Amino acid sequence: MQNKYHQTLQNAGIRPSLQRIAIYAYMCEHPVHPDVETVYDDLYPIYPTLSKTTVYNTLKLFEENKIVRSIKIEDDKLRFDADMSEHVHFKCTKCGKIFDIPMNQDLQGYSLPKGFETSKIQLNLWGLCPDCSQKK
Amino acid sequence: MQNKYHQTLQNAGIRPSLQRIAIYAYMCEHPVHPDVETVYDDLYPIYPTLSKTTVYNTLKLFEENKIVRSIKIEDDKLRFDADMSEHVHFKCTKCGKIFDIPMNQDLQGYSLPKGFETSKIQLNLWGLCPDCSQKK
DNA sequence: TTTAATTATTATAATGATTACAACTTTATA
DNA sequence: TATAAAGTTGTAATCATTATAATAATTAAA
Repeated sequence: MQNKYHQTLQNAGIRPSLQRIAIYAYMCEHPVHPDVETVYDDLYPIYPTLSKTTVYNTLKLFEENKIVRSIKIEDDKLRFDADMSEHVHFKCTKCGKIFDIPMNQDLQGYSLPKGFETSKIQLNLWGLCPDCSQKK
Repeated sequence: MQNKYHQTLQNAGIRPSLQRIAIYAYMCEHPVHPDVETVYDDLYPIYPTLSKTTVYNTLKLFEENKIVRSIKIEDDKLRFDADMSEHVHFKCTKCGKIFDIPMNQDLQGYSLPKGFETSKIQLNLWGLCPDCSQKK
């Protein structure tokens, strides 16, 4: 039996190479919105021929095929998230971590002036996460 | 009488140099969220000694003193906005322009899991502006 | 008002994330 | 197997932004 990551790639129409499976598995098993460098640094010891370009290419391919999304919060680095469910991102201003927050409000209904047609909405939140707000 | 831009700078605790007044006036008279390069290119013919570093420094200073805000929508360049009223930004995916949309929903009330404390909220919208959706 | 100190401006160089490119390797197809 | 297509890799290029250091202008002190 092929593993489930392999399967997800095939279902998305992505040929499941060794590197692609490794990167997708990593994303699923590290749901902390890693950036390219983190993915590369963590996988490089296991796959010593891996190149950073491949990580860039692969994550972009995943995004195009909608099995990961990219997150760019202001001047932060580009990060990636394999959780495709509807949620918003909360960035802790103290520890820098990004948290997934369930979407509990109908933002689609955000009313716009006449003539505007919305196709994408992004809500970003900043503040203190539970850990950091305790230590305050 | 000193002009109103001069006055705004002084009220914000910013020493109103020639360059600072020119840049702040430009921002107020061009409410189209220009980036650093645009500000520089437009002012350079009038102030031939102006440097791009000054534009960067000055806009950062303005932001620190809360008379302009910066806008960074994903991988777009850093842009600036002298309109400090509460509003969200709509980026047209066709023409690239950024529009101000009044804030008509209580996003502050966006309910978070226990322990999170929000200090900043940013809602970005993408889609077609009235002009571009007509021409579709 | 001169002199010294502070602040502002400027040009150039450095940084760093991302992309472009071209060579090489692997996989699929004829 | 031979040939084509797709994937991977390392290096170089790009480009917005920041850092640095020198110069200029302004303010404060003597």
